[in-house]
Amino acid sequence: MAQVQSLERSLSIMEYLARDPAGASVAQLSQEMGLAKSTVHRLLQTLMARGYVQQDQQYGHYQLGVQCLTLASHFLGQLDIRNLAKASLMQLSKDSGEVVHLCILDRNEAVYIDKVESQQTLRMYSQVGRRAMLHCTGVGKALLVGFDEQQVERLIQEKGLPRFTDTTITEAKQLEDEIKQIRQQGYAIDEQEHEKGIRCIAAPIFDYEGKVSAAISIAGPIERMTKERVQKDLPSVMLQHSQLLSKKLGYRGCSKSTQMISGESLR
Amino acid sequence: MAQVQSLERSLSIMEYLARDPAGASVAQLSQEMGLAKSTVHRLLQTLMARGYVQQDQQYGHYQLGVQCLTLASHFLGQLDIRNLAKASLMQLSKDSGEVVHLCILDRNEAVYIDKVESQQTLRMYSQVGRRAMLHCTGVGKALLVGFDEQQVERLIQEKGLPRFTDTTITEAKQLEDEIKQIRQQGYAIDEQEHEKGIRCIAAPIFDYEGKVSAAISIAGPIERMTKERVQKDLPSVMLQHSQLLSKKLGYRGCSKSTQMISGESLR
DNA sequence: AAATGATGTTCCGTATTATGGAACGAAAGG
DNA sequence: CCTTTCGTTCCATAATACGGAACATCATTT
Repeated sequence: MAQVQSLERSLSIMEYLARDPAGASVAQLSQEMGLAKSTVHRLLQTLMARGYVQQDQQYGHYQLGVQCLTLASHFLGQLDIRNLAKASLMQLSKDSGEVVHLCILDRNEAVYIDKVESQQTLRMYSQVGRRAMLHCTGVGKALLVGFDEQQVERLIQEKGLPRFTDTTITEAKQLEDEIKQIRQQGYAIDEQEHEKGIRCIAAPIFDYEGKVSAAISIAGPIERMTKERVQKDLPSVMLQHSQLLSKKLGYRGCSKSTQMISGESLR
Repeated sequence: MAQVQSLERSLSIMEYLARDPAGASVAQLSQEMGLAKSTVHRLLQTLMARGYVQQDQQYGHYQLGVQCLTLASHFLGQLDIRNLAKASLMQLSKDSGEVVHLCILDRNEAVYIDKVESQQTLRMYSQVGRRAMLHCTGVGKALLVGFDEQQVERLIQEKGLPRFTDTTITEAKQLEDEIKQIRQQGYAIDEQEHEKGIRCIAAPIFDYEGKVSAAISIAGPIERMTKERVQKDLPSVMLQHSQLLSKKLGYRGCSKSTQMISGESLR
């Protein structure tokens, strides 16, 4: 419960700078956060001395610095799941020709921690480090497999179920049912629920405790990702890899909150 | 000059955690940094409450958290050069079939800020956010084009010229000459100078002020990246893209510290 | 099973350290 | 040229971060 004020303020400053790509001025920050200019200035100086913040060369605005990236790179390096999954991601990308993503759960959001680009020129916009809501994305729904009813309820309370397209799930009941189905079949389909024109198939990965530790997905434009393909063709390869990865994490089958499906193990 | 102690300490903690992928304990941190356990604990609590640090679920070790990645993602988003260069990177990757990188300079090191993977199975290990030394890498030497003699001298004093392979440049004079040549021809070749078996070609990108603002490279195993190919075939495409990007940044030709070469502009 | 040691966590009095106001300089805008 | 806004520096104040000690938790040893 004990918190360090100056550190909290510094983090808030960085998060504020993250919001605005153009950066912010001392005055703007001090106003926005209700702090004295001198306080903001001092914190910025310290952050800048270490490279976590830098000053725009033309306008003098303060913005995030390179050290943020360095930390993130080490964070990614320490994620075992990322190394484990790399080969599968490459394989899936090669087989499907579409973008493949790896996500983990953080604070009721999906966070992209790896991706393999499609070779096609028409591509989805995405980026490692980006966050997405759970109810409207393939990876999100796959991650929801690990939630019990209470957790889903809390999620809805906290974030709501905002509509993005006409197929977005916006009812609690609907989401509950969807999760049950995904749990049964082992994969999730995002039917243009977040972005019109993008269809996606995703699957959860379980760890040795039976907890959902990540999710993988294949996504692409509906012209190539046809209903046919997503429902008939892709589920098997998707399950192949999600089960392989779960196995690598020590997953041995059922667990309290999860029933796994048929699917023989592979090679 | 005025620095905030608690913030500095917090950053040091995070940097220490970055060093060890397994994370660290309170005791270890407090010993290593000469702080009271309670102090370290308090800082960690604050960092953890915000998601910049997390506790290993099995062993309780503290390690970097997801928020680091989120910040980095925003940092990358604010880099204009990255968006500008994306198309060129894709094109270069497609044409060459090898890994393509985009780097910027930070504190006398090259920092990878983007890459496009090769489709070949045999691939170099690299990662966005990673750092590399300047004297022994293609991108590094390309970035050095923007250094004057004093800066090179300071670089050598600060970092030295450590040898990685038998072709690594380890003499100041040799480096100076190399830089001059690169400046003339507009591109740099890394002849297995950092990693045995990897050959690479790189080129600097200039901004509207004539300053070097980034570097791009194509790298791959010597079996595919033959001397022939790197010296005859790739320079032209490399220059094409580096000049295009420089143009996009408002570069209009020569400037005090730089002589540009022939090369007509393109479409 | 009891004891030892090492670690993580909480509490609290102290004074170090972060704070914000004011004053100064510099730059921008009218 | 004057006015305003912003960035930076200085300083007295007290709020806040600090570290020691006590407590809790766990693992290992005897």
